[in-house]
Amino acid sequence: MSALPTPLYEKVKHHVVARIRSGEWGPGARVLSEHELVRELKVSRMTANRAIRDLVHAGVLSRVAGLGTFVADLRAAGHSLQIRNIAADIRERGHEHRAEVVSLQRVEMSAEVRACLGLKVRSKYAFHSVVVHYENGVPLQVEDRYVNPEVAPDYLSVDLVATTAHEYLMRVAPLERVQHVVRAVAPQVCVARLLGLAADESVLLIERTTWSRAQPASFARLHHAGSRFELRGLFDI
Amino acid sequence: MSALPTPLYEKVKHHVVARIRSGEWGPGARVLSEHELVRELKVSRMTANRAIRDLVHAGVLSRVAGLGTFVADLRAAGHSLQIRNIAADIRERGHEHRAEVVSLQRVEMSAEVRACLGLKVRSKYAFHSVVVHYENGVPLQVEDRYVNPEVAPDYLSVDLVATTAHEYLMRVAPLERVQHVVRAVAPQVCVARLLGLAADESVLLIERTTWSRAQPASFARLHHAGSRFELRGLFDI
DNA sequence: CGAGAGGTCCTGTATATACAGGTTAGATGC
DNA sequence: GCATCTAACCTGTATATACAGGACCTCTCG
Repeated sequence: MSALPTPLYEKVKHHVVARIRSGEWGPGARVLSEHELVRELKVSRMTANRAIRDLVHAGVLSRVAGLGTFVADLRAAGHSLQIRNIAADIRERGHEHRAEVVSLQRVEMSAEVRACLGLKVRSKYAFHSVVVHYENGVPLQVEDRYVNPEVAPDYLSVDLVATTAHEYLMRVAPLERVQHVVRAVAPQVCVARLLGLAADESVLLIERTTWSRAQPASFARLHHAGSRFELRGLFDI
Repeated sequence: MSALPTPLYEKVKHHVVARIRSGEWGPGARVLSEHELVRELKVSRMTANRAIRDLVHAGVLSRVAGLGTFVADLRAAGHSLQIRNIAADIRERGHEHRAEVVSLQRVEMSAEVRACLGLKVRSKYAFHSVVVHYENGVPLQVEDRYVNPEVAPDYLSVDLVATTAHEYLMRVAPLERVQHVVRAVAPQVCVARLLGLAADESVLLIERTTWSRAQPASFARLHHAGSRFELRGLFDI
């Protein structure tokens, strides 16, 4: 006949989630087995399996083979935040994004840079760029980046105003792995000047390391004015 | 015969990911269709479908019905960080966790609190607690929390040293939704004192709002010493 | 009385099959 | 030449079926 507005497995998920939301099943409680869902909701076992597998992936349930399916202990589960591309973020807000290149050069590979970029990098030098990103003319991020020349040998000739460094690196080298560390720090003097920070303003620092072709590709320190930047995350069961 | 060490769909995923990692398929490139995977790897279409669906969920691929499957544009994709339970985190590091209750009382529902907790809350008062969490005796987090009395009427009698407020709330009210906002701020005077902050030290502030039974349950400001706390995230294709 | 065997229920995986509906390109008709 | 219709291919969903292996309970045998 006509198409179903929502898939069956979504209805199964909804049915299970509703009984968790109602408080009928608290954390650790055993929920219906696949066979019980099959009987109760008149669906095939594969459909029930997919619904439950989705909820396990979402962190709502947890399973033990041979034992059963249980409401996950959300106390222990982490809730995720998203770190996104700053240029895309700004444009999605309908604002103007502009980048200004402060510096782009070849530098000696110091011990500190080598430690950040990964000890496996053999090269004697690295590429270093400092770019300031503006939202409607207001500085929002100072991007201080070291790039492994083995991964991006042409980095010095990239127009970092037209393309963000991250976009360029993604294009020339397949991204395998990204690590982020987020901290609140007091601003360095040069960063405070570039961001136009008030006297006691804090900086949200994101350190991002990327890997490509089994070696470190780039290490970036992204400094954000504390009063103008935030990370958001929503977990909705 | 004997059990397969790794599931078939994992091998299919690996096969696709390997060709992306090698650079053969860059962002936006079209990857093999399910039928092509079926022919190439001699698996059933359902198995190929599951492998691809997993990779879509992981953000590696994206699909358009009727068109095909494509390598996701990781530039646009956000990479997630995890916000976890501080007490569990500390204990997992093998360190001692201790909590100290600074204040626990009923307060008037001010306009500001009502705005934070959600305008739908009808109650004329709210519960307010301030708890300091210590890792091996060093203050790590100041937890400043407002609780909706309709969700947790017994909050004033909870032993916040034995149980964290978040754990208690999860137990008495099924968690439906959690929102996080992360910012870097200059410390308030009282927070600086409780955390024992250095003069120019910054604070990583996590604001967490939780919902239960279709209404806001709790609003918490989690203040962390910038020099002692960080959020980490790893994205591994 | 205790240990081991077997049965039952559970999850996990894999397959063949089927139909609905989106997208595109090429064939067909005006 | 242009618009339209159709066939081919794609994803998305749903089902029935099958077997492997883990966990647990019970029954039986020594």
